[in-house]
Amino acid sequence: MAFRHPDRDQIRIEDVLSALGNGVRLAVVRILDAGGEHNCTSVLNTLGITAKSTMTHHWRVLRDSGIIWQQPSGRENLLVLRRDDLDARYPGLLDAILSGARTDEGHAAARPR
Amino acid sequence: MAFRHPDRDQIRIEDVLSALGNGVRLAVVRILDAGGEHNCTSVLNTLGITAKSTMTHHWRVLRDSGIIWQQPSGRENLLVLRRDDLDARYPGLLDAILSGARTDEGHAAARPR
DNA sequence: CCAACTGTACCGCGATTGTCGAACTATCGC
DNA sequence: GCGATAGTTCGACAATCGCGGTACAGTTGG
Repeated sequence: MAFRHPDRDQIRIEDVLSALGNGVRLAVVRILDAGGEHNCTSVLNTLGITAKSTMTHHWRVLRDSGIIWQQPSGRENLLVLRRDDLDARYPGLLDAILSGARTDEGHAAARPR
Repeated sequence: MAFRHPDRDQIRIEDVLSALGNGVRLAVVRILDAGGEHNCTSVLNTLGITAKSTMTHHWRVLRDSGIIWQQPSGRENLLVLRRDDLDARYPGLLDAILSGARTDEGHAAARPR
């Protein structure tokens, strides 16, 4: 299949922010950041049930905005966080977001929205 | 009028990111960060022409996500970046985003999208 | 080869978003 | 009070989003 990924210098912060301004995608990034090998279904399972076609949509958004690599390998797609590219282009951004997500989880988890 | 602003600990990073995942709102934050007193029309003028009702929408998004204070003062609304609250809750986030926006502006301005 | 498995493509749906114009409210200066 | 000014509210609109279902394509193990 071979997906189109933006080069490092084609990444735009606006796209990154709007991609991560979504709970599901932010959760995906947190999972990928935690390390380990991941394919689509493994993330999908960690998140609880979500339709595969829905996740395909989220993969595309994350991929197009330059946040993840998605590499076909056999019948799976390996998912990798583009931490080096993001850190190089936007130093401190990813760490701030990830630790921010942890902050929210900590003391603002249960609110009526 | 008196607008409803979220408390510092009610701010959610997901809202902040999706609020700033928009060029107009990101530009607004950059303007506010540059310092000085701002009301709605002054920002609107700096941005070039945009309908006032459109900006009212953006003010609400920025306000609801906890990024700005909007304080009625006479017949104007003073706009202030909530830098202290954002820095307290998400250390480094705002700086990373602002300098990231500067990065994008620098060497990725002209691309077909 | 064939069945199971991994994931995408495509279509449709309701909800949200970004934009604007028009009408309205509130305040200021005279 | 009157006109100008600042900004909101409301309604409309096209575009996009998030989600799921169904169908399809490539890979693997027996």
